[in-house]
Order: sequence, then C-alpha cells, then structure tokens
Amino acid sequence: MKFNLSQAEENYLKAIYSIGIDTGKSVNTNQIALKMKTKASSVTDMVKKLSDKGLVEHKKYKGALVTSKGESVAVSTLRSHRLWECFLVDTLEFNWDEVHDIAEQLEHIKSDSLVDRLDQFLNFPSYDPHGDPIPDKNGVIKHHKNVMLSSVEVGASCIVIGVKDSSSSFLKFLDNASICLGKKIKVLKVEDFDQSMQLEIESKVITVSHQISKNLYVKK
Amino acid sequence: MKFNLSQAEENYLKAIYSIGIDTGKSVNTNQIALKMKTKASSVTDMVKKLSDKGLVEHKKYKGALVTSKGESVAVSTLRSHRLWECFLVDTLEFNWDEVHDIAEQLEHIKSDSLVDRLDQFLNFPSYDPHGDPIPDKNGVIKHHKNVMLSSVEVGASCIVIGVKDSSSSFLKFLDNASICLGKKIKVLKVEDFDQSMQLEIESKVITVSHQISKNLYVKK
DNA sequence: TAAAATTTTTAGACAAGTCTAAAAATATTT
DNA sequence: AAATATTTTTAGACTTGTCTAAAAATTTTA
Ligand SMILES: [Mn+2]
Ligand SMILES: [Mn+2]
Ligand SMILES: [Mn+2]
Ligand SMILES: [Mn+2]
Repeated sequence: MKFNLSQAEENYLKAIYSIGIDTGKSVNTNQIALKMKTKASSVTDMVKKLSDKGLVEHKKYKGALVTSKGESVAVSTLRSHRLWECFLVDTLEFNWDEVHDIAEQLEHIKSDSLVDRLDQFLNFPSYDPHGDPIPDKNGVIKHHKNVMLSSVEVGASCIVIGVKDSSSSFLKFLDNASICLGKKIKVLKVEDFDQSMQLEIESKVITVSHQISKNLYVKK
Repeated sequence: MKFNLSQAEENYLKAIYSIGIDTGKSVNTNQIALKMKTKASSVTDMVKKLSDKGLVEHKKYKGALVTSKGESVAVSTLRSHRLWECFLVDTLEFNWDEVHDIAEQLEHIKSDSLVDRLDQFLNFPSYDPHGDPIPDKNGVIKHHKNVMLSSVEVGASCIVIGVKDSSSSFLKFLDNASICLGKKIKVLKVEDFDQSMQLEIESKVITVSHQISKNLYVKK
C-alpha cells in the first residue's frame, strides 16, 4: 500500500488506533483531542479528512475508528517509532527517558527500505526500550498480557517487562529506584489505605505509590 | 545559538549558503528558485522572512547572502545531512546513490545531542559518501581543492576524491564504470573536438565525456 | 540614452493545519 | 419528559508556504 500522508495525519492515526486498542470502542473526539494536545474542533477537521481518505470510519457525533487501511498506517508508524527508539538507546546510547521526542520525529521519515534496514541492523528486536512490542514487517504485533505490578498479590515475585507511562519524569524515577526492564521485584506488603506497595528489589526494600505500581507491566 | 526554524527555512539557508560559496557573490532570486525548484515569487517571500529573522542580508533587487547566524544554521544542517549519509551507507549499507533524499529528511530532526552522538558512533568521519567534507561540531569545514578530472593533463594520474553532481543517475553511471572514491585514474588522451577523455582505470581503458570529467573531484 | 528584455517584487489566491466562539446534537439530571 | 450540562460540529479567522499574473526595477541592446 502506498499512502502519502502528512506527519499530522500519521500522528492522528496513531492516536486513534492506540486509544481504540485500549478501550475497544469507538474513539471520541475529546479523547483524541486530549491525546493530541489539540482542540476538539481541530480533531473534527482532521477526522473528516481521514474519513474522506478511507483511513477512519466516522459517524457524526459518534466517534471514529481506524479502518484496516488506517490501522496499517498506524502500525507501521509505531514500528518505525519503536525501532528508532531501539537505535537511539542501543546504538547511540541515549537513556530511555531521552528518546521519545526524537523518535516522534524520526518515525515520519519516508523511505521504502529505511525502517527494514534499521530493523536488520538492530537484529530484529521484539521490544522497544520501554517494553512495547515492535510490529514486524507485516504489521503483526505480539501484545503482552497487560499484567500490572499493582495487581500482583503479596508474597509473589515478578519481573518488570514494560512501562505504561513513558514520560521522562516517570522513567527518571525508575532509574533512581534502580527499576529497569528485566528487574525482579517481590511484593512484600500492600497498604490498605492508599494501595502503596512495599517492594523488595535486589535485597533492598522500597515503597512505591499506587500511581507507580499501576504503570509497570510485569510477568510471572 | 537556539533557532527554531522550519524545514523550509533550513533548506533555503542551505541553498543560499551553498550558491554563495560557489560564486562568492550575492545570490540572485532566480538562482535560489532554480536550486529550490520553486518560483521566484516564493523565494522573495522566504528571503524577506529570513531577512526579518537576521539570517540573510537582503537588498531589494540585489540578491541575498547568509549572515553569520544564517551560515551557522546552514553549516549545521549540512553537517547533519552528511553524517546521516555516512550512517545510511556505512551502517545500513545503502548504496551511495540511494541516500540523498533520505538524508534530506533526516537533516531536519531537532535534537540537542542526536547529531553529535551519531558523529561519535560513526567515529567522526571527515567526508560523506560523495566526498563532501563534514563540518565539525564547531562548524569548521575542510574544503577540498576543487581539482576536476577535466583539468588533469594527459599522461598524469590522479585519485577520485569526490563527485560534484550527486544525482542518482550520475552515481549509477560511475558504479557501472567501476569509478568510486579512492580509485586511481590515468588520463591517456583528451579529444580536441569534444574534450572527451580516454582513461585507464585498473588496467581497463574507457572513454568519458566532458560532462562526466568535469563532475569528478580528484587529487594528485 | 531610449527601447526592449530580463529579473524581481507585489498582489491576490489557495491548501494544510490550527484556533476561538457559537451553534447543534447528545447525554445527564431533575 | 423537560431542563441542564456536556460533547461535537460549524463558521470564520490566522499562519506557513506555495502559486499565477501583473507591476516595478534593473540590465541589456540598439
Ligand atoms: Mn516513544
Ligand atoms: Mn517506546
Ligand atoms: Mn546529499
Ligand atoms: Mn552527500
């Protein structure tokens, strides 16, 4: 498929696709406006345009969903974004909290083979530096199971496999707490009052708020 | 210095800077329009805008020249462009005729440290895949001496160090003729009528037009 | 140096993407 | 079910970068 979309169009499609994945339902104008940090009226304009191009399905006053064409654009933009993040962290040695804004630009570079060559150079990584799965060349994604640290029961251990929020401030907090992907965490206690958790990480004990624990993906 | 320029502004500055370097004189509206593949009226608009921002010096009807501020933008864009071309050829193994259009996009990525990290990863290359010098972090460029193959006398030998035209069609021609950077060429004969040259390259003899020989930089 | 040719600028228009303010539709409360 | 609140769309405006056509300035030619 050969689309020629602007960066704005690609960004909107990514936003609509990812909100749609999260919620399963049709995506509201205001949700898109929130994610895109823009006004509802701008969203309406763009949704109309994407609808004209057959990239989203839109019913007036009822929200939008990406079509399969729109999904393929969104997924390939995500693939590009995540591969560039790998490159920035693994090859150029950026910290994981520094790469999002740069990847946000790099994901829009137009080239038939650039992303595939990058993929090959990086040895076909499955996950980006924040634990998000990287779609393959054909757009196939291995979604992970969405187990949050906050839902792990007292006494159980788990391994960090991703972050839900990848804001710089959250990632820096994790750096400070020496929490990174692959780290083993044991849940010692959950406070009834505010659901803060006492954790054992490498024989050190720390306490984290619910806000923190519900933004960490874990397995096992 | 902290400018926040659009891609269009950066491209115009590169164009005005490089025409200015070639000719030494003030750069005409039509020359810029030709290089930018746009209309003279669009150039006038943009030059006015760049002039308002102190990036070019413009006298009505008399052409434009980059200021030192404008030069520093142009040079840092060139640096970015050429480093990305190195990356594409050396790291991602693109052919030298495939990289210009991609670098034309990559050069505009905004980041404080991206280009410097790329420079380091590539081990501070001095020249891009077409033999063009790469400005250092401080904007210092080692211009090479602009000796064209066409000016080499009969009987003399030289080494290819760059191409003037880096269009895909020229580069593909060179690939076919097994001419690449570093290759040794001996001039066997120059035809009086059309200045075509008979060359010896790795004990093979080929004939090239003046068009070709005046687009190859050589040394020695 | 006056006429002709060329170059450059201005004037006015358009597309993309955004915004504010107001109108219309939908959802929630009473 | 009517009134109220919220969400969404429309209307109109603005910015950036482009274009065509016409006017103005400069350069070349005679
Ligand atoms: Mn990111
Ligand atoms: Mn990521
Ligand atoms: Mn180039
Ligand atoms: Mn080059």
